[in-house]
Amino acid sequence: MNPGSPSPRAASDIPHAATLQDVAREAGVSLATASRVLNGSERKVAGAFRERVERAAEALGYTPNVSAQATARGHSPVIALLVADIADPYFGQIAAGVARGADEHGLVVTISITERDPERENRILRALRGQRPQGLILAASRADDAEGGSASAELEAFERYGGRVVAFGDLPGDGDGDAGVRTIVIDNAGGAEELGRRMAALGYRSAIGIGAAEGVRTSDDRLNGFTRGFATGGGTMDRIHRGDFRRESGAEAMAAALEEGVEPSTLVFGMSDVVALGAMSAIRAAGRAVGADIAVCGFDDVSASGDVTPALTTVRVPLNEAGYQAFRAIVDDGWIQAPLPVEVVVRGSTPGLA
Amino acid sequence: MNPGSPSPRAASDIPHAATLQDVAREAGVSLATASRVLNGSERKVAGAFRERVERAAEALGYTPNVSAQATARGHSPVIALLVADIADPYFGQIAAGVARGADEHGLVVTISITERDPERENRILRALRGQRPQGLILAASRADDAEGGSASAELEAFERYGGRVVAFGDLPGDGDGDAGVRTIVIDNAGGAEELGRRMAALGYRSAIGIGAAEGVRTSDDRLNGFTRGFATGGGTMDRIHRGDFRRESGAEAMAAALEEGVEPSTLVFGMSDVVALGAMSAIRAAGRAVGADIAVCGFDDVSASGDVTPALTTVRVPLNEAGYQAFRAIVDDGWIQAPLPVEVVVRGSTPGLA
DNA sequence: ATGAAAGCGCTAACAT
DNA sequence: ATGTTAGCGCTTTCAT
Repeated sequence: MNPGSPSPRAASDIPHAATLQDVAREAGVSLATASRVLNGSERKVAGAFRERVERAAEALGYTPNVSAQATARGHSPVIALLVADIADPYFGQIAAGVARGADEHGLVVTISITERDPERENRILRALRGQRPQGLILAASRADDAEGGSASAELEAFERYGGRVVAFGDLPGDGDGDAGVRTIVIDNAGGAEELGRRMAALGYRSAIGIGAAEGVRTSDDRLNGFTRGFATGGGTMDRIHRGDFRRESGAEAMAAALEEGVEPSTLVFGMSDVVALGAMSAIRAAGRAVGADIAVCGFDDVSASGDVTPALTTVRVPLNEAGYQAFRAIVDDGWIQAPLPVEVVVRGSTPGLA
Repeated sequence: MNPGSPSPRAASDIPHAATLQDVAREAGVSLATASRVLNGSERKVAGAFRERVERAAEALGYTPNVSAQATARGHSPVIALLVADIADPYFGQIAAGVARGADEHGLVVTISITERDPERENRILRALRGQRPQGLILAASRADDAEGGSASAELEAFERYGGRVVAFGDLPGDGDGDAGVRTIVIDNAGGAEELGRRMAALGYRSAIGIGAAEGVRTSDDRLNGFTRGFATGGGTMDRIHRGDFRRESGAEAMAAALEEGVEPSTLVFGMSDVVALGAMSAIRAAGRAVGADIAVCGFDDVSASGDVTPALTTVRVPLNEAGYQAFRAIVDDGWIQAPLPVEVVVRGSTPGLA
């Protein structure tokens, strides 16, 4: 139907919600007084008035109109979260952490889905600016440079008017103007390196990597880190199959790898658990076994990883905490990132080689 | 210092974002004209003016201030979604569906977490009303009556001013005023009943149920439906262990059941996959095997269910679609629910008994 | 077709 | 301590 949206309902017989005016009148005080007791900053109103206002508000079922407050104040109590896919457990955990923090501060979080489409992301970014949110959290992993240009411009605009931007992933491009962007850095390279070392120690010598397209930082860092650590122990990364972050992508990449032939005792490293889980299903679908035959490990430690059999070896990342920190990075002025400990968790999918 | 805004940042050197005024001035037209071309309803402005305004907007990087539009229009372009826990895949899928729809209509979705705490839910509901959202989607499963009173009042208030409320689950309490609430009904009882029948046909005769507290509709419906169908085939539900919707709760309930003793070939029905997954891990932790020894089935078919080994038998619910429908229920005036087909999916966790 | 001006509900100087 | 009164940025009659 038509844009701009005529009100949802009939529009005529809608009893307007009680306004501050209504409350003030009902309580027999001025608008200002009502505002002060209901929303203003603490002590200032005499007990008698205060009580009358409160009673009136209660009686009328008054709720402050957030939009009006926002236009008057110049900023709204919202934190905008950008994720690639909210159904993905990785983002789900992060979102939960952000929501937890926002809630403590009475802020509301809006969430937008980029579907990993850079163009879409830019559109969203622009629209989001219109919300004049307190802050913006970019959790959607992107290829940093591909579209850095226009996104960067959008972000700058964002900060220019006072909004705070925090991004997941690595430090922003080399001083290209994103100076104000705070980043939640997860030690992808370090965790993966340690994982590689541990896998080599377990006896593995040959690995296949499954990652996203080149240029996607998270993927690259994990793949490189793993390769480095694995090499330290004498292992070599034979080949890398690329796709994206979806489970099906992991399954497809693994199927392709299997097609080319995969020797027993080979280790498959999926750049994320979701992808590794997909790979596991492809291995089974091909009639091979996960573990003794083909070993698999991932990264993130989403909850499903502990449920599969054999359970998935991975690197635990405190995602919920990371989300919470992203929130703090927005509201705390002197924020400095607290380290997010990543930890290798060895499970059944990578049995020790005799 | 400037009025109306001690903004989050330094406050002094913040270049205000371009306003409609700025654009109008820059384009040499009136505020009204600028408004019309930038946001107003279609054709009305002469091509020449229209172009100048567009160019000016572009040059200034203008983005409409959503809050201001909302106060002027009387309603904001937001859909508020209430879930118990966004990290739970059940809600994650629903949220994805809602987001998909909202996005198509240029609406933003805000999400709030109830943590399954009724009191918290009421607080949130009240705050949400202040956002004057277009609609409200209640996906957090609640015990319908426990706190129906105050929640109901809140919802009524919500609708009174023109907001649409849609709830997941069953028809609202018996005509208690929730008349306007649209519901997305998922055939929990029917799906569970069919599942029970199928399980009996597989040869199972004795089952243990794991559910939430009595009074929680979703749980009750599934448990009852299953029991009914299972009985049809000659099976009996021996006992029910209660907890909540969390994975750990499922594990605890299962541990308790194991403590009391569980005969081989018993079937465990978890009211949700997440709970069933928790039960599976408890079974393994106790040194028993899932499948041939103790069979397990769940409900929802979240993605992890297909990944575990043995894969979990369950009832597939089109959650993403359900979320999308919830969205449609808010924006479509003559909305009527399209059926959401549930389907039993038998997998390895419930092998046929010889 | 365009512009002037009156709100929308609320906040925050600025008086008193 | 309370009330007055400008705004906030935008939409929308109502004239012209």
